[in-house]
Amino acid sequence: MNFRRAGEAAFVYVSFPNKVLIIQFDFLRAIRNCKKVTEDGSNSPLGWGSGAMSKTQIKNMEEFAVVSGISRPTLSKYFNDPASVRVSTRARIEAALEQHDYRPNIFAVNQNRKLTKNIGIVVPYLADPFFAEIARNLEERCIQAGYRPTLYSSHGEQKLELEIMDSLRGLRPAGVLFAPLGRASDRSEIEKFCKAVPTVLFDSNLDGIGEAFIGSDNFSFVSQTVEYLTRTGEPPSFFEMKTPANPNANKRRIAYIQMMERLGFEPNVIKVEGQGWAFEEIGRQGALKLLGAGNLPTNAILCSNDRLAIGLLSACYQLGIRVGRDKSASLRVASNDDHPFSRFTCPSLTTAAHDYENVSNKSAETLFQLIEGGGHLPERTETLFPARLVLRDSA
Amino acid sequence: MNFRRAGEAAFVYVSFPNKVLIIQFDFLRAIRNCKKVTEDGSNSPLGWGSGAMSKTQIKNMEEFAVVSGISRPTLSKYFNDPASVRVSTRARIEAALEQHDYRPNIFAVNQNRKLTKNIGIVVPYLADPFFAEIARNLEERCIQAGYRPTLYSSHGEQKLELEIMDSLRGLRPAGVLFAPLGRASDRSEIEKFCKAVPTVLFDSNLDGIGEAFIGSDNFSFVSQTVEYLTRTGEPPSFFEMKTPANPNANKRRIAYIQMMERLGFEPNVIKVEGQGWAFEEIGRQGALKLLGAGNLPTNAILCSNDRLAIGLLSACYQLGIRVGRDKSASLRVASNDDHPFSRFTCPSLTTAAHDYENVSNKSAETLFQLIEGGGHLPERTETLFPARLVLRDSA
DNA sequence: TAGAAAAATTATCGCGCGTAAAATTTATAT
DNA sequence: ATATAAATTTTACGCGCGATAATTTTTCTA
Repeated sequence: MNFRRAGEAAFVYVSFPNKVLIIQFDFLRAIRNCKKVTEDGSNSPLGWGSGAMSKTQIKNMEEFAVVSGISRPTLSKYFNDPASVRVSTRARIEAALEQHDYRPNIFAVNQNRKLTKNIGIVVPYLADPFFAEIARNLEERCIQAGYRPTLYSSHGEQKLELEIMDSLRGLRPAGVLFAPLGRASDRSEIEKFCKAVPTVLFDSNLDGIGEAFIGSDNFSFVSQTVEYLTRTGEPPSFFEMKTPANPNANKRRIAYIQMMERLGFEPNVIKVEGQGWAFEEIGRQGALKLLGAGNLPTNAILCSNDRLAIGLLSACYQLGIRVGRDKSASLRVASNDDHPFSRFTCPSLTTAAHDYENVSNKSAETLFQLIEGGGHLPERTETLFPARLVLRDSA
Repeated sequence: MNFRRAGEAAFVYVSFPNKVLIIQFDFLRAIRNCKKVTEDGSNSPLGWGSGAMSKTQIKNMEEFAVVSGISRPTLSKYFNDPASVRVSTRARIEAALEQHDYRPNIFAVNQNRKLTKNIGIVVPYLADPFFAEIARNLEERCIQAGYRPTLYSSHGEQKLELEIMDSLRGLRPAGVLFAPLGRASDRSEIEKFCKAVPTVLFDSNLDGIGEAFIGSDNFSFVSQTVEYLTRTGEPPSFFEMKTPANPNANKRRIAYIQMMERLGFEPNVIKVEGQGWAFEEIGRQGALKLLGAGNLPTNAILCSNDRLAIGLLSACYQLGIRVGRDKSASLRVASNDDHPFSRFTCPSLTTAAHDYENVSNKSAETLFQLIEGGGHLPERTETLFPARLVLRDSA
């Protein structure tokens, strides 16, 4: 057998005795050409899985009305809101449901209801575990509250964000939880969207757009990290992207400058090149350039966000710059977000943690109020949750 | 102003002069109690955004038939398949569409069509950027092919995986791209599901279930990493979870043992404790225990997957164990997957890369064939793509 | 220009459920 | 027991579109 280094093309390989698979690998036509060997395809003819032990499969509410002995309009009321029918009839319905496992056709329901139970959840970049975690939290809340959430990611692209809004209109959602891209967003289109669909913005604010905003208090993040760094050592420089994707970055820079001045230090903002959402790589390249030159104005760096810090720490390691708070280290690094991976960086990252839990809970709760209020809140509110400083080894 | 260390509770904070937000922070009742100050809520009365410059908003296909001068059945055909009508009428329809921006009601369409254009994409753990990337790739393919993908994450929980299948049945999807949890999956329930809904499994195989499987060739991964490590230094130990979440892990262990024996070395499998999907933490704790004791049988470790390796590298750093291939290092670490973060570990991680692109492309293409074939393929195929060795600094 | 084939039109039904109004039953209070 | 309110049932219609059959129109071929 022949093993080759990465980058080379052809690769032939034979697998285990039982289930043999031969793959002829050709980067150019890999899909069309890959040969396959099959198993015995024992697939029974199509047929929807039988649910409970019902003899005859119920097709619609009419039939279920017959077998349950409840009229269809009452059943309709029940499925709309189980508490809206008398407890005795509710019991009868639920008893019948255990026998026949009927479920209303979601398409027919959505077509006819004035308001669906759909909720759209839109995040700017799902490959960022931070958003994946928030999204999961929001999903769970929505389901618990009896809604049907659908998850969308803009993946850093305006075009996708627009498509998502387009697709969302068609779903006539009861409400939308929307974390915009930020700088890359088409502001006026989002404004239009928010006027048509009850929307709560989160994570990244667009002034005046949407019925409410829930996010983190960027000043709280930066003030804590700056205060900590200055109190325990030299005041930090601020490390960020030249053209940040997110408005939070601007608020963090402003907060940094404000805090430094308040504490009587000279602010020093380091801006690195780079576009898009590959923050780690941008942070890494920027840091290599910066630290490779060797002229660092301070021995402490505060990164605008953890993903930049992850890249920066990677660069430090590569350059042999020891990071941490012990004497052997020449640089301290702190950051903001408490990214899921920040505890596994080398060294582990001191950072200001988002209050994930409260941001998502409050976002969901606000949306529910909005929906119950008929699509409008008495006033547009902005709710910011403060950060929690997490001390680890990097500073 | 008073700054406090992490963990303490109360935190009062006042923000910028213009948009003042006061947040009284109380971990126990944070949500209910947080006070808010509002902006001028200038929200125009509800109304769906006007699309193109149409005078009257078209409500349904009937009305669009009138304004476009095309009969409704023809329009129906067009929206079902634009190529199914004469080019001249197609032009007329599309001209009218630019004037009136009508779009068929998706619920009515789905209710009446025998087959919807819905596609479900199910991944086991979306907070893993690996799956987020694959999911994005699959989404894009589906959209390009004219389908409507919906993304679901089981988040490592069987209960959620079951709920997703339940919810998916109701959507009557044309097909489903399904990456099961693996060990935690309810095998028989997935089997039932796959008999009712045309499904292509990917990433994690369940023998005989689904119409096809597309994944990576685990033997190819491990054989390359083992071969590389042995050729350039000492043969590696194999580092994995005692009870892996995923069947791929078992195949990798078997491949490791097989390769070692083939090369004439004694296999050495290190199994660390831990349940669930927090692989990094499990890897870290396991490595701290293992390396803290100091009795490492080899100076090379091959991790079952990158997320374990990320935890292991973090432990090495903490313990002051230098990892890499230069002389100053005492340990070499390699792994499998090419996780998006593996290039930012310290040191950067040598790993066998998934062929993301081909796995997702082939998965999507197989599903489309399956759908066009009426829900069944002539035979159940398993397609595995080999890995590509990525040499970085850790080994 | 005739004839056949293709496409579009008209007309009508069905999908599964929401919803409204009127008639009937049931629960609660006097 | 009786009056009253509340819940339920009956009846009927509407939602927006897919699908079909029968007819008419258009287009293609010779």
